[in-house]
Amino acid sequence: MNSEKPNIRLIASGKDWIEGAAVDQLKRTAELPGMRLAVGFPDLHPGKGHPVGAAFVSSGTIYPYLIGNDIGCGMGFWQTDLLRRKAKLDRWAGRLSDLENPWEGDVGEWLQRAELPTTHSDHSLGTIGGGNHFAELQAVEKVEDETEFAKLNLSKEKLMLLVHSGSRGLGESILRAYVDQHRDAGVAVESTDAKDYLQKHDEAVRWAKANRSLIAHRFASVLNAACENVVDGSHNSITRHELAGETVWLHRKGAAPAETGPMIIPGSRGTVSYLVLPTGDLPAAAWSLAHGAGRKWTRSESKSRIRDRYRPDELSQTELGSRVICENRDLLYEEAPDAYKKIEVVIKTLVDEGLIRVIASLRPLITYKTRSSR
DNA sequence: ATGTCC
Repeated sequence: MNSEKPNIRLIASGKDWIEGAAVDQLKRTAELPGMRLAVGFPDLHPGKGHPVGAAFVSSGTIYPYLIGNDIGCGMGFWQTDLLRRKAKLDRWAGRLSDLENPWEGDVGEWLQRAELPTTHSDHSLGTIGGGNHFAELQAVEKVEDETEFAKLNLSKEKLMLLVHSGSRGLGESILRAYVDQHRDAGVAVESTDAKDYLQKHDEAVRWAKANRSLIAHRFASVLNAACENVVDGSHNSITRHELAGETVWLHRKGAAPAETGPMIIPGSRGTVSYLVLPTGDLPAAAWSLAHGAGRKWTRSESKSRIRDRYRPDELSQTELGSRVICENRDLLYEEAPDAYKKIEVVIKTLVDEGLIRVIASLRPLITYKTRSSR
């Protein structure tokens, strides 16, 4: 197999705050058998054994545990037909609900349209989930590249919809079945277990995309709006690539795809997000980008630090004036903007490294997380 | 992250 030393690249500047523990995880993961390249992005932070905000390229072996349970998790971005000047934010915020609960429409038909089979997770299709997942109505804050903006048929007058969600219980069950057999170890790509995992993985990736699409549809229909998809990409997946004539396996753990055109890099819920155009040497950065601001504090740290600093009602209205619908108090603390690093710094590092050009920034108006208190 | 987990 591979006896060469793996390449490790940490894409960060002095202004990016990166924990030593995350860098240690990056290095240790890079030492796994068959690893060719490990890339850490400016949003790198510690995860469960392996870091988040990183991409790993292997040959001969795949490591499903690196991807985690939320296979296919990612960002979808839609343009609605709602006009910014006609926004009724208070009324809309009052009306939005239920996106964490099962959809009452025809899931079977929606699955069929995405050419997906029925599974035990049908009832979760179209639901946001917990943690850092959200659906957010946005306005265009600033267009930096008019040409690319126009190429995507985007209008500054229209409101946008950004959805962060994944494969819910489906990905979880796929990882669990793998881990029961192999724990955190990899498997040879030619093995039956690898083929079986990859087939289910690919389905979970498509399911997660259909999930984001249904969430956008549900959100828009509450506002009597239509929406059109602009961008969709997963930051948790394994994909096959060619590197110097060899087949390699790219593991993304919180790393956005760079090889499929424009991508969204979200901020935290109180900040702008960015629509960017990848411009770099793709293989050298493992065909990937940062996937967001990256956590600064763990969930439990955030809870204790932020609880003393803010009242819940101060967190449901952000510095940019946007509304955050999150009636679960713990989650509101865990996901407060202060718990995350500064997205501007992450974006600047990617720009300075020649990896992206900013097309536009997007201002949050209403962020929906959950109406339920637990 | 997860119809989570005591």
